[in-house]
Amino acid sequence: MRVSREKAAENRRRIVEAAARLFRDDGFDGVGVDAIMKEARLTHGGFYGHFASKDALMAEAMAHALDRSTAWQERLGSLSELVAGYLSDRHRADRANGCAVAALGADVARQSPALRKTLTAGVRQQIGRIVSLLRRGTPAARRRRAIATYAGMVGALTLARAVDDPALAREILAAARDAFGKETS
Amino acid sequence: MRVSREKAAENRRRIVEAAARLFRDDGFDGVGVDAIMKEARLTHGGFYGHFASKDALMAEAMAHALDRSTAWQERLGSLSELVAGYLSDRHRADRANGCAVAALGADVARQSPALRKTLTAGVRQQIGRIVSLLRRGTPAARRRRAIATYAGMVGALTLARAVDDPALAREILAAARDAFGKETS
DNA sequence: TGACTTTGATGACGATCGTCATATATAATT
DNA sequence: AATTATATATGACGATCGTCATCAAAGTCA
Repeated sequence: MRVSREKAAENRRRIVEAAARLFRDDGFDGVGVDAIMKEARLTHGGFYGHFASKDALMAEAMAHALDRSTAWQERLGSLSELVAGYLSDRHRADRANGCAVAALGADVARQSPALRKTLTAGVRQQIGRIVSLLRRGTPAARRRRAIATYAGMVGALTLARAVDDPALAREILAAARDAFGKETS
Repeated sequence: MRVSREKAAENRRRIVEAAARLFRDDGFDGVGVDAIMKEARLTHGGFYGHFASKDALMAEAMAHALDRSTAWQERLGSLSELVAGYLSDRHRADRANGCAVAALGADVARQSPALRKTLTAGVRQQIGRIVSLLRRGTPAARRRRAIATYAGMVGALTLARAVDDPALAREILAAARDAFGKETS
């Protein structure tokens, strides 16, 4: 049955949000269209009225997740705050609502050009944000340092999530906070 | 038809090696049993004579890939050599034969306990190797620094592979080499 | 040599995948 | 109020997935 235009737009939004969460949790290949539609409280058939393909939804869900990350980042006023939040145990445990680059970065390399382009823009944005939080050094040196810091954050989160020993996970996060959370190193 | 014991053992080895390559290239969910068997020049039916399940092969292929990484690491005698090799453009482009943690780390978090245990051992090994290449500082400080260095390596490689701009990929690798390749920072 | 064992090939199974045609119900429009 | 437009539900399609039963071929061993 038909629903109102506003309701349809809200349904579409719910699909994107559900997909953004499920993709980060289970991977692009780990979740099907039917599971996404069920999470959005719809039936699977209506999907192709909103999106041309699963690929199209993947790109849109990635963009949505990156936007939320950007908004979260901009609420924090210092490098140490940013690093502490990113490398927190909370973020490690909540992959569904966390950084899409850490959750899906390795998979993105094998996805559509549109999706890779979206992620690239997100990476540039996050690097730029870290640059703006660094005060010491020449612009070139600050950019190099921002890139290394971002890489360390993504890698530490990935490692902490991958290992099966909680103590090692905590040690990884703590070591990375120590190394990347202060401007002087 | 039956083949000799040696030939059967070699076939099994070929399956593991093909799987290790294909899994790193296309992800655990991106390659099926039939594709692995075809890559090993066998038909798909014989698979379950060698392995109990695809999961079992995944764990064995991961262990194989990590062993090869360890062997590669141990040929290098300094931190700067290790970092330069890991963060080379060659390694970025050749995911099929490169670091399994960078290629599959994010996926491992959703796989079987056995696979996660295997990867955890590999992570410990690689951290230990980096510790042994650091000369400055107390043991605790060296370990913290080794963990941060390893996280930076994995993250930088993941980012460089994910972005669609070759210039940005090179910049990421160069910045990470600069930050993590020297013992003093 | 002959009996036994085991490897790999063939083919099929149930399940799940992405996708779409169709039907229906209701909002939007006249 | 009548008509049109469209969002969602139902159900099915071909393809592919992991898995396994079966069989033929050939190595192993008495």
